[in-house]
Amino acid sequence: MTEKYNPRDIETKWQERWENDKLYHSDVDWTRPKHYAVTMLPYPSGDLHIGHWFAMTPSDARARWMRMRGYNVMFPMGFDAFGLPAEQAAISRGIHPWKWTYANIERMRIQLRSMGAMFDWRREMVSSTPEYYKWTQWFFKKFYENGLAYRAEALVNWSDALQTVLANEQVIDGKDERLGQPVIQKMMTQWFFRYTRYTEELLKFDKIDWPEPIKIMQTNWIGRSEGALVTFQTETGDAIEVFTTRPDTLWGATFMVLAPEHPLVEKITTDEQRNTVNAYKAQTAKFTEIERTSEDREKTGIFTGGYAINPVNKARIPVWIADYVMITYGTGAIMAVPYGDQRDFDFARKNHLPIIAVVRPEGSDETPDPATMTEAYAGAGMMVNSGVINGILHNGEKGRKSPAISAAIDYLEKEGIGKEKINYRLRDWLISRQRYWGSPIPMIHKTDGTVEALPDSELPVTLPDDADMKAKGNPLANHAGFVNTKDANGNPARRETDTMDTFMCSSWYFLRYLSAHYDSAPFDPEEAAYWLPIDVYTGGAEHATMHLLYARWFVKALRDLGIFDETIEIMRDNGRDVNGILDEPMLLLRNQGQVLGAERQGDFVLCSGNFQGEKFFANRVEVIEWNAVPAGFQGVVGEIMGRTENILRVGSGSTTTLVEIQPNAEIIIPSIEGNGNVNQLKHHLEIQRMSKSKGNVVNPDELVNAYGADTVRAYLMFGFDWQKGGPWSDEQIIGVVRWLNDVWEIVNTSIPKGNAGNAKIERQVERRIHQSIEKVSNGLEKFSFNTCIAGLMEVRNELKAALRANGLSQKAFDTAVNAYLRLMAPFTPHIAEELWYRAGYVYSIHKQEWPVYDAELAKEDTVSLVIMVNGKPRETISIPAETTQAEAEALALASDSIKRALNGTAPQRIVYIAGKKGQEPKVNIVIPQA
RNA sequence: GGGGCUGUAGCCCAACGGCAGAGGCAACUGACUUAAAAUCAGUGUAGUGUGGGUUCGAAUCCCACCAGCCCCA
Repeated sequence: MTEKYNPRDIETKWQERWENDKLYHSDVDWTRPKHYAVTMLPYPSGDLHIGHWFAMTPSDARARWMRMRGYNVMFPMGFDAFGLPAEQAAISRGIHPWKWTYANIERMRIQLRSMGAMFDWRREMVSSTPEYYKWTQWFFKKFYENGLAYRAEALVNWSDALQTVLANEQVIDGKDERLGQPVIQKMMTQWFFRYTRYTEELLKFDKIDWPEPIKIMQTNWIGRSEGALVTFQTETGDAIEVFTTRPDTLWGATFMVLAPEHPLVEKITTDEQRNTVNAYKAQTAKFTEIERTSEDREKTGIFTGGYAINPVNKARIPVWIADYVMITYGTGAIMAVPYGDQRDFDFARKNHLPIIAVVRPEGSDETPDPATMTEAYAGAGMMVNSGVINGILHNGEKGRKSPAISAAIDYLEKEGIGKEKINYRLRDWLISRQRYWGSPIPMIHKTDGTVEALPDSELPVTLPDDADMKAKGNPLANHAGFVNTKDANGNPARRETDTMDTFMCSSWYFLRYLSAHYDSAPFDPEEAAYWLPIDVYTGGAEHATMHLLYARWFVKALRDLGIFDETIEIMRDNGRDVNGILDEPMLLLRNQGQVLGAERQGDFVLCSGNFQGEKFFANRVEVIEWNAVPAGFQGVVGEIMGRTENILRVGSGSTTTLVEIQPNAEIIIPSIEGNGNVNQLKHHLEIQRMSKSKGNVVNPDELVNAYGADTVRAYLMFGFDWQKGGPWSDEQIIGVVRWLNDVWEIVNTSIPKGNAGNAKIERQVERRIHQSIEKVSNGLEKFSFNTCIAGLMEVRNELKAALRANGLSQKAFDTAVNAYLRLMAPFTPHIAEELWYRAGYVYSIHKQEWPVYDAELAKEDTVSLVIMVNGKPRETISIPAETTQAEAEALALASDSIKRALNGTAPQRIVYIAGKKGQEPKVNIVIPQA
């Protein structure tokens, strides 16, 4: 009897051995092909989440597989360590962000090691260390020096009470989350990156293999639209530029709308309207952009009293302001064509503004009457009431593809009142954050109002560790020692107190992995030349339009600033094809889904007590079975839907009652002896994202303690579709436990001496091994980890059956085990190593080659032929694997079911479907349908 | 509000446009057991969210709707 499989005995042992042997150190080696695999780095929130395991361990399995296939694989790990939670911890618990963050990192490093992943820890980077953010600042400077970083005004969430700018997630219902005081929208000067310089290139995806949805989301996010920029003159003599995708409808523009923040509002507003306009502006500041642009909301607006001239027909049109027009989008002004745009239509109807029909719908000889129409007409048709473009067709296409739009653009350009323009929804990247825990921006403000970049020798600008985190406003701005400095000429100057958006840090971390402690440049070009670009990047799809777009922008900017020049030179020297090689940071991207919190029913309770108003005060709460309500019970009965301290929300049918549990109440929970405690009552959990506040977080450490890392790894890969995710449940984990126990037993089996084996069984095992080599390889290739594990379980079933039948010779057994352990190694690295060692093979299994698939050995001897009539299966017959198409068709026609179906007539058509990969051949006989 | 994804057996999930089933959980039957658990050997029960369309053939492709999830603003 061999000892039982006990993961605790082997996992730490091998993890230490691998680390001591530097097994996963990856170094530049131009004689071998490289593979740079990166999985999105975690934020050090305190504890590793089951979601991290779900994201990282399959990525690790794939990296290990590439390694076994002969690639020199680098798979690093680091921490995205700046950000808001650290600052919140500082404020609420008085811990310095630095301390909080590094303590969390320490803990997470240990937890990450328990995964048994092949991380090369020498390459670890932490974005909040001066060693790292020195280079974040250096990049900022490069961008600034090359016109990619600039200052401009932007709308921000401003809290007067806190004297600070807030992130969207810190604003709840228009109030700040700390004090609950009002937050307003305010224009402030902020730092931007010129994201828009690369819009056209960012729309091209031909060099990368990324999921289609991500490409679609990025394309929509960039929001390219073709149209024209048209200049209107106001009666005060100012020009207002508007962008429109429908310049053909310009003759139907009957009013203009400016964003309330538009600089011209002040000037064109007449004295009579000034008070209402100012009141409206103040009101607008209370709403966020979401609220302002929501289509459900009633469109409000105010007439400024001013007028502009429609440049195409010289009509005098009123100028309004309305909050649905955003200053940050386009030019902050629109021409309103109520005939063709629903929003403008609603607005015109409400405010009794004129509507002019400009398109006669396609296929109709009548033009709708603006007086009676009930909704805007945005479709195709012939232009009417439109001066020079009358009679030209708008075919419903966009931009120049529509003859009417094209003619309108030509006219505008000829008359000098407008020009063709491509507009993007994408705005420049606002990187300023008025917060402490981020990388400082290496700029100073001189007394003359200009700004100046610090010399490289003064980088990094470090965060002072004695800033007052609890005071109002930005802790850096309040810190005199930080703020007061000298400019290059020795004159007093003020240091920039904005810090950078953390997306800035995560836009280049994969470059820092190349040489995490290199101190003469952000990365070592020798390393970069070998490893770049990233071959496989894995992470959550929620980063589709932010991180993934920023990272692409970043690399393009670096390329054009010449930062990769030396790298590319070294690449060329080593024979790499450098054409466009660093146009994109990640060649292949795959997204995992999310593991959501499990659904759970709440306890069903009987509450005794009495009502005081709407609320029930309970002096006794008993947890019972759902159907065990005593007859005639007086009180509140139902499922606990939620709980806050001692107040329960008890649901029954569609009604919910608030039940406050009295301090001395009797709480009876059958599974717990004696008087229970409020905290022991379980409330209902929905399937939703895991979070500490919802109480549905699954702790991977507990699972590892209970089952071992290999089991947790394999279960996460097996129990879910990796690219989909799903609600957490550990019901199936027992299946993985049984699998690994079985493998342990199988490999430790001793074959009786001189056992001759059974040729048929041995052949079947060999066939199954080869089929699974293909299945597992394909699964890994396609990130379909669940089918890999399923394939490995199939082999387990085959091996068990073979051993039970005593059908394997020592040689056949050894061959099978040898290949099987190698197939398991990427998924369950510890048990594979242990069993490899016990089977007497040379250390380490992780240095072995991936088994080679042999199609001949995987082939079945006989296959079944499916005979169908009109696509419906009728009969299955067994045929030799080599049967040809003609033979198969003849066999089908000769079969009873076909003879019966044809009943002497000739088939209309015969469709032969060859037996592809694991499938049987089929013959479909098409007969005329009755 | 905009965008994206997913609906297959009681459950988790498979299925290049080709017999709806690979794997697992649960369930059931049998063996072992005084009994149960564990273990072992067996057993497949849905026609693919709904309604149309394309096709010799649709879970798969197209359209509409319903439900759920995620992201952004």
